[in-house]
Amino acid sequence: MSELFKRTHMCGKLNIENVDQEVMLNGWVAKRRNLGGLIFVDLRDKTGIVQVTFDDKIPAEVFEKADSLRSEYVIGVKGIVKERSAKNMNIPTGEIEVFATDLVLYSEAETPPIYIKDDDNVDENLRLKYRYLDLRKPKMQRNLTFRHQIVKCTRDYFDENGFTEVETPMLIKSTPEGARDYLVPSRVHPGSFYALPQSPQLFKQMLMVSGTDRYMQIVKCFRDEDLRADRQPEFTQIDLEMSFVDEEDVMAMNEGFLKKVFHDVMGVDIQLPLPRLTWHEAMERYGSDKPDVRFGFELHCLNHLAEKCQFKVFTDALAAGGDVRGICIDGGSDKFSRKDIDKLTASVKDYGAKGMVWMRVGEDEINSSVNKFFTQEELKEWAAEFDAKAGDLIFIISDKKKVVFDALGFLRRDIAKRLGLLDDRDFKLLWVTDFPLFEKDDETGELKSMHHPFTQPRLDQIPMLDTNPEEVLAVAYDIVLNGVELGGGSIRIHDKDLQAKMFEVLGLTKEECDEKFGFLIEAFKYGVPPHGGLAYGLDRLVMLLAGESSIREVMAFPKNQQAQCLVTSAPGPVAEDQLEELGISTK
RNA sequence: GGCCUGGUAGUUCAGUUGGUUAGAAUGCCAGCCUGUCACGCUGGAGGUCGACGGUUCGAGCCCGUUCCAGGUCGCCA
Repeated sequence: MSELFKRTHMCGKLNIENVDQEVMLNGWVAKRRNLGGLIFVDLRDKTGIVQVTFDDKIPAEVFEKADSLRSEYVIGVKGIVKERSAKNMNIPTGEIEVFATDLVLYSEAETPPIYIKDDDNVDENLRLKYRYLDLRKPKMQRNLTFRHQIVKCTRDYFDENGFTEVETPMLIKSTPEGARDYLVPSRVHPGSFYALPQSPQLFKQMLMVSGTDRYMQIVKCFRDEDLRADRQPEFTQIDLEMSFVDEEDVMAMNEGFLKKVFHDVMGVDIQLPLPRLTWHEAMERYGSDKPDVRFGFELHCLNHLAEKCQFKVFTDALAAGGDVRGICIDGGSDKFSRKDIDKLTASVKDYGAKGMVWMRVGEDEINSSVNKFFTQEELKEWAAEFDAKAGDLIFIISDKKKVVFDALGFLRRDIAKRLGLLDDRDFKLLWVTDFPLFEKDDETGELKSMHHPFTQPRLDQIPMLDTNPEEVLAVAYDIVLNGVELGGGSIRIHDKDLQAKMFEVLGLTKEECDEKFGFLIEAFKYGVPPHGGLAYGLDRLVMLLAGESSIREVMAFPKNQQAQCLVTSAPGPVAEDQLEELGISTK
């Protein structure tokens, strides 16, 4: 074991103020430049890099030790800070260097399988397997620190506003609504299982019954679904719930939170109140319930023109209850070749669109994929609908409403991306409100909750639960940032009769309700305040503010697309006797 | 489960019409080098071309199957 050089300073914090001080530094060898009689070592810790210099004025054995240093060796250095003769203004510590007087080697290192530098572009799987090395990269350390700052800012804000952070259990009852649960077998009760929480929803509502009044928690949640760049099987929510509030109270509280986060960690002042769109308006204008409003290309409904045309594709779509809608790309005509358009057409097929009509607006005439079905006069009438001018490019899709919205919603964002219109330093927050209470299951045709069955319907629409439940709107709101759903919430039902009505509309029998949510219904018998709340995806928030395109970049040990932890090889097999003890052995 | 893209040196990649011993950069090793900071110079080691099968005189390249990875659709109350 080697002597410990007690650290006096962090590497990245040294500057011209420290000149002539004796310092002790600890860290990793980021780079070694051996010039023969002079050795430079870039020493790295989480704060940054400082140059350590070894020359022939130090004892020979120290110099020899410095000569043997290799990348990622962990060392301690004693030395004197000196102003550099040749300064490097590209790094924060570039005005000074540390002339070493002594050196201790704590541990050697094999050549790392990945580079420890920000722009490495290495295979994702290797990064995840050697995550502890990947995390040495300055950017990753910066992201972890940044995440910490957001978390601290969050706790500070809600603390200042009278919230209490309460931990809710991780081993809970499985209530298989929505996402798949991760199950944990019970040893004490063979054949019975806990579930890991998809969210603390029911517990935070019970905390409102408890009189906790304002609850928040930074909490891990688990969903056993396929992964995406912004979806991991375990992720973190900023979860909150408030008593004696309506939706305006919840939204105002959260606008204050967002303003503080943007101010404190980004130095950005956001204007309040935040813009709002109803769900219906968001779909009509952007084809998405989480619209990216950093750019235009809004959707236009063309049903009134399609009605009077003879083009069978359009008239069939209308006859089947569908829509004809389009978007217009300003000046897009010369930015997309015929080949590009073919690619775009292929990409909307992922969303169920069978095809796509395009129109290039010229000075005198319009060239389109449907020229032989329309006269120039008709085409100009269509273009006028978009206020299109020469050089614009129009795309039109006709299909079921969902397909049209999904495809055009994707297309407008994809085109904006291709045109370089998405500035990740431009933050456009907005609320989407008035979500439908229910949606229809495509396969079964049954109604199911869009949010969850405790979401309050708009009070003036309660009678419609019996007559046309599909049209009932919920007192629910999502907070959206640049096309990403940052969070969502609602005012909850606190009336047990209304709750019973909801279950009835959803087709749940009393037995099913008791089995799944009996404990909550029971709790509500004993005095429940009006309440509502919201939950943010913390990982997504940090991702967007950090300018990253995947939440893996702001999580220490994420899973790969197959939901595996490549560092520890989880999930893995377990011993047969473990299975027997848990009562789930198949032998 | 579907679709797209990819898999060649430790790493990132190139590899022409199927044709000699599969290349580059970087990293690594050795030697030289006192002001480098992407140090430089010289030399060297390093390959089951994801796997299996097929076509062929001959396959990194063509065909088939399969595995793996990323993205995406479905899915995510």
